[in-house]
Amino acid sequence: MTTEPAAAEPAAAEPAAAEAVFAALADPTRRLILDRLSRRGDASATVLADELPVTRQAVVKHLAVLDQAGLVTARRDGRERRYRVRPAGLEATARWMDGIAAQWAARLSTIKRLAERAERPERDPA
Amino acid sequence: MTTEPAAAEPAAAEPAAAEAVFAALADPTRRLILDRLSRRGDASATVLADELPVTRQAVVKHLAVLDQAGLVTARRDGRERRYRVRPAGLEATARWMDGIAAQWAARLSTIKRLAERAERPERDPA
DNA sequence: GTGTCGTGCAACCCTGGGGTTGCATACCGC
DNA sequence: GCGGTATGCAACCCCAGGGTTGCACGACAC
Repeated sequence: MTTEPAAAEPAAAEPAAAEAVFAALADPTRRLILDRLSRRGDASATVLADELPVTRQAVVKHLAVLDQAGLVTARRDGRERRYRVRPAGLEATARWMDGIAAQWAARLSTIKRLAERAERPERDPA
Repeated sequence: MTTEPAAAEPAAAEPAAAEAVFAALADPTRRLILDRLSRRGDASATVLADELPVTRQAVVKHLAVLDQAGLVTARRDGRERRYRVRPAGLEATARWMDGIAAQWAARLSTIKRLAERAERPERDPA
């Protein structure tokens, strides 16, 4: 999932962020973590691990991924490290997706129109 | 990625669709395919494979995933099978993401408010 | 100071899925 | 009918990453 092949000219201007967000959100455990985090507002890896079916270490790894994706932030508090959700990352990606969707739709309708036009043989009733 | 743990009560009403869409979009090759597809409007696995750095078989598998996620549709045409993008799936997920983001933001601000209030010591006005 | 609790490595296991090759089958043009 | 081409299916390889255990270190309470 880290081996972007060929990299194709970014016609759709795919922001690196979106990539990370998708990868992050693709994992069910990570979505669980986000859910827990958002309803607590604030939590350490240890606390989260308590109420999740995985080890603290696993949670830590997931939090790292989420952090990379800009979906959470961490801050030290004494000997604890507390994480919280950062909705901005999600919003940005959602908007990007909407944009892409629109773009696709537009392209498709153009192509469809062209296809329809081309379909009528030259001898069609104007 | 197929082992949804514990399944947690769907407080955020996570639609099965979103799950699939994230998983689909998380793969770079799949995003490439979508891009190619959308600018052609229409293509068979064989054609796509020609202009991508992978085998036809690989492309086929990816198309299957995209189909599952509702991001493309296929239709037979003679001995060919032509795929095309379905922007609706993306749009739906984008909207869902926006909703979730808003929800998170709301929760967070509530929590923050409560925290601030609680922070002032017991000598608060009854 | 000492025990406890939370964090931060690092090594390691194991499954899933992205990718491949090989072959059988179905359709088209001639 | 026959060759060429597109699809479909199945077996197989390989590695990224999700998960674990074990341990060392830092911070707090007493």
